[in-house]
Amino acid sequence: MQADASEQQPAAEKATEAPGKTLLLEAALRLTSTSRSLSNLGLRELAREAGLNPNTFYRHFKDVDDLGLTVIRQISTQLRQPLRDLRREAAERAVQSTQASSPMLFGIDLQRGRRVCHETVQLFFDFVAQNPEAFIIGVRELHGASAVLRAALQEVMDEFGADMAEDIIAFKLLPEMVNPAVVLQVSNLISRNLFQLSLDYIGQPERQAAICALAEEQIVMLFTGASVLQGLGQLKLPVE
Amino acid sequence: MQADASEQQPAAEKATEAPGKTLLLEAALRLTSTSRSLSNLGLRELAREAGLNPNTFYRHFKDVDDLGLTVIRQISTQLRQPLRDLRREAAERAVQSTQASSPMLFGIDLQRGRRVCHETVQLFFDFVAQNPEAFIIGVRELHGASAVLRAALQEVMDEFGADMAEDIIAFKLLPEMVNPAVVLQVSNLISRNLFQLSLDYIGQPERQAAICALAEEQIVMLFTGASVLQGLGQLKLPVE
DNA sequence: TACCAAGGTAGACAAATGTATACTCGCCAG
DNA sequence: CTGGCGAGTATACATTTGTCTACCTTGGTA
Repeated sequence: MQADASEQQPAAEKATEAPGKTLLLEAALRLTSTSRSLSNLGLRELAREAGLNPNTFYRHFKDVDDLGLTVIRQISTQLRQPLRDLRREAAERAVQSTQASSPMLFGIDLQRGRRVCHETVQLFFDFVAQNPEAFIIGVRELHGASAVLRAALQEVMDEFGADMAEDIIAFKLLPEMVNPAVVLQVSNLISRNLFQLSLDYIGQPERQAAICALAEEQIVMLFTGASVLQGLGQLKLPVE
Repeated sequence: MQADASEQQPAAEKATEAPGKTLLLEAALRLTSTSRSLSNLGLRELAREAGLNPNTFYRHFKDVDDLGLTVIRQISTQLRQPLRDLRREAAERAVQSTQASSPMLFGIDLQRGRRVCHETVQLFFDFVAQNPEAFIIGVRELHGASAVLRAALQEVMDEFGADMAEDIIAFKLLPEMVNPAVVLQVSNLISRNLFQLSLDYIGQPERQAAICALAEEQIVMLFTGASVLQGLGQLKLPVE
């Protein structure tokens, strides 16, 4: 319960992890993103892929679920902050190139919205292409067979959605009259959807441009719909 | 290659299936919707659950993937037509109770749209509650580890989306100026999303009302967004 | 009647899996 | 120098899995 500094590395990357542990985690990424699903990786298969003795697994993990949770945590930290940064970058880039006059519609600036959206989606999918395994595992395990992993990933997804909602409000991408709860709802929907699309993006390289465009259109539609309905007082708040 | 009437039952329900085959398929539904995922069901585990000898499996299926495909086909026919019927019913019910004046907005009749949407969503989730396993398996395997099953389910989902688009056009739920391709795109998004929500609906009985409301709002938002943008000539067509 | 194929069972086998106990090696503290 | 500890290995064993071959039962048909 005391210091325990060697075990509980405070916020380091993972440089000083045992090599075996890292190897196992990497092996899990490799296997899961191709053939198997995290939920039912054999621990022997895992060790084989990592080039280690089966028992080494026990030195670092209790279960296969334990390893699964570790992978998910790793993915979460691997994606969360970068995604935020990327959104910031997109917003700034888009704002920077904003011309003078832009027609307003129900309090939403369509030109600017579209630009931000375009930039964000672009950066998002670039990021997907750089971390394919993370997204594959994320989506797969989100609906997978293991209840534990599902719950964990659900939480992660909620965080992503909340981040996005926060940014939307901060960058005033939706008219201020739109209720925060509605923003959150829209954000959740969009982020769920983007994750799904990311799998298509990875799996169908020939359609990447189309997928980007699709994502953009869907987001713009949602934003527009939310703004218009809110403007008309036609939006029911999500009931608790 | 000839008649072969006993094997290739033309369009019968499945009454004259070998009892063992039916038992195995049912067992697969039971196991998959709780613990396991279709992709990696053990064939012995399967037989055990069905109360049969392991070898009986081979009488009816070649692989586990083979069984998986059969399950998916079964699910598809189990859901597709009922879902269409349900949509027709909802549309008629809603149209029937339409009052005289309803304010139009960009060519969309908000009141009526909302009513149809409400009815449809209601019926949809009732249907989900009656066939939980089918939806669980559908969503799970759609992103699962087996490429074959994934592809098969993707196809099924596309069919659902296309059905929905067709109905939307037939019932004039979106203004006629909205491009069919856009309708299809919106339909796909909605049906994907409804399937995801169905899992929440099954898994969180205490939030069922909230989930219904959420689905409704999202659909209305999308419809509104699509109509408005199309009305403004701001919709880019999905590139091929 | 005899036959035969479909559906189901029994028993056996090699291979793979999860797990337990016991061994080795390098490192740092005392 | 030595003792302990973290990390990795070796070996072993009961269980479980996929699959093979052979047998039994039933209903229809020649």
